[in-house]
Amino acid sequence: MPGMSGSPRSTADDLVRAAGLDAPSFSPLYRQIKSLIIAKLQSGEWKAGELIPSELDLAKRFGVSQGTVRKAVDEMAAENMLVRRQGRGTFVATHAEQKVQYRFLRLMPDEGSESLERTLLDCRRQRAPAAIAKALQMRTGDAMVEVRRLLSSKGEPVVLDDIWLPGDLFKGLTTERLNLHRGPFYGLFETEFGVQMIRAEEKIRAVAADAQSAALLQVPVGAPLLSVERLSFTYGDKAVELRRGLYSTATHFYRNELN
Amino acid sequence: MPGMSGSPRSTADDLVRAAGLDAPSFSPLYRQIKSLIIAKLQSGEWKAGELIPSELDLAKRFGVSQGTVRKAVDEMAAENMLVRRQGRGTFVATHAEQKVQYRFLRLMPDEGSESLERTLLDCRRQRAPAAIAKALQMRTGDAMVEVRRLLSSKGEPVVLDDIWLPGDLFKGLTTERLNLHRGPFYGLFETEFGVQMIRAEEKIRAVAADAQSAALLQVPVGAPLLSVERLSFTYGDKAVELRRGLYSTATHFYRNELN
DNA sequence: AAGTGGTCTAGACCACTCT
DNA sequence: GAGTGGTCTAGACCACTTG
Repeated sequence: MPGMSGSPRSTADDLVRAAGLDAPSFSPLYRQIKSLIIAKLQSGEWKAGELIPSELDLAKRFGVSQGTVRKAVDEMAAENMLVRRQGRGTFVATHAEQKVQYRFLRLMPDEGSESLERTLLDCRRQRAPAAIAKALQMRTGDAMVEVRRLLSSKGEPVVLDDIWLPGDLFKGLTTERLNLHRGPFYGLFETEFGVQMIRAEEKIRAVAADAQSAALLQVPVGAPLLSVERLSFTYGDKAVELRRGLYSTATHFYRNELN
Repeated sequence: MPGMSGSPRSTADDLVRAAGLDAPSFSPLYRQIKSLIIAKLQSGEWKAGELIPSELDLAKRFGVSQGTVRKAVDEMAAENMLVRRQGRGTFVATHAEQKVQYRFLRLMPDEGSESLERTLLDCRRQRAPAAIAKALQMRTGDAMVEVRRLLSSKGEPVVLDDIWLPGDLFKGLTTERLNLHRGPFYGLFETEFGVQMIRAEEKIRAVAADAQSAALLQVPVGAPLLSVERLSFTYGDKAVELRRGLYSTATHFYRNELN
């Protein structure tokens, strides 16, 4: 169908409509394909860590050329939603089996590399106060899970995290289940609850340690700490986690790259 | 030359060699084209803010297809080195005439938008101490320019910056020249000294305000401040600026996006 | 109307991985 | 060897900007 610009586009439009998506119909074909792929991820048809169909296969399914699929996948790979591996195929990104664990943690040790030990301090179900409900796009008083944990490097506590999750998405989340699990929470969220964290926004401030935080992080009361407030999103820009980390930056720093 | 994969590649290789670059010869053609474009930027042949030749023009010059030039330009646009404008052309990115001023400053006000006022506190030429020389890839004792300045929002001081620059690159930099200039320093560095900041790395910590910083930022001594150490690079990964900012985060926060 | 970047296609060959 | 993503080409048309 070379030169017939109308035909393949309407085919994809039909697919978009069939999927019940309200993607803007004026968007280029490759973005519509991208939306279709995201829909597959969102529905759980292609799960975290799994191999998705080849570009040629996808092109046939969607009735477009390989180049168009390629451009859609390119964008998603650039956003870390997919991972391409030459000769093997394209995989759904995951926090679980990843080389670099803690994909969203930008804290680096001043010297050497490290492995972090996790200590679970608390896990309870609550009713969401207004501030947290608002951030998580839910109503005040809705069910919510609250987790508190510590990360330590070589026995020294470095990060104190308070984590808030929507109760409906994380129904069976208990202290035992968290303790059984190895590795980052985000891996557990994927495999046990089907919740993929794909993007986050952080607000960073310098704060003084209060009595409780100081005790847990083993620093003097009033010591300067990095406060990192993170709001994480799944597919469709749905907020699914609010996290407030207090980082002790005596032996570590928060690394960022600008361009 | 369709199908003759050897021929166009060797053409570009010749161009790379002719330009005296040691780009790895195994790299794909579009990366070699990218290197050639970067060489044009580095040499000052195409200056910040200027229009570069069209894709078709570049393709003819380099003896490759438009698609290959496109892929090179795509990468550079993704890295904010070039800016594409449909119907107009491709421009060299600039810190000077940009909508979003302070491209590298991630500090946001809690409420509303803002315009920052600049106050120059100091500008002097020094010999570089070991720590700064090392970061800027120069020798201890080499000529260095040191600048201190304050950024304020609605009269309230928010950022205290100490800036260190290699003396040889910034020969005529004086207090008067800095005071004459409107807008971010990076704009001045481009237009007056031909130094383009294209990338930076930041190390962020929480620190306690010392007496001098506290006075300048109008906070109590010991108040927690965000310490942002930024190392900026030009073309060829050459470090050309070290900056240490102290951010008061009572009414502002450092914003970051993760994916 | 002419020129630019943006999208889409089709087909070729290369580089890599696995069986 | 078969299958995958990666590169490169060539040509068409679209969307946007400017003279």
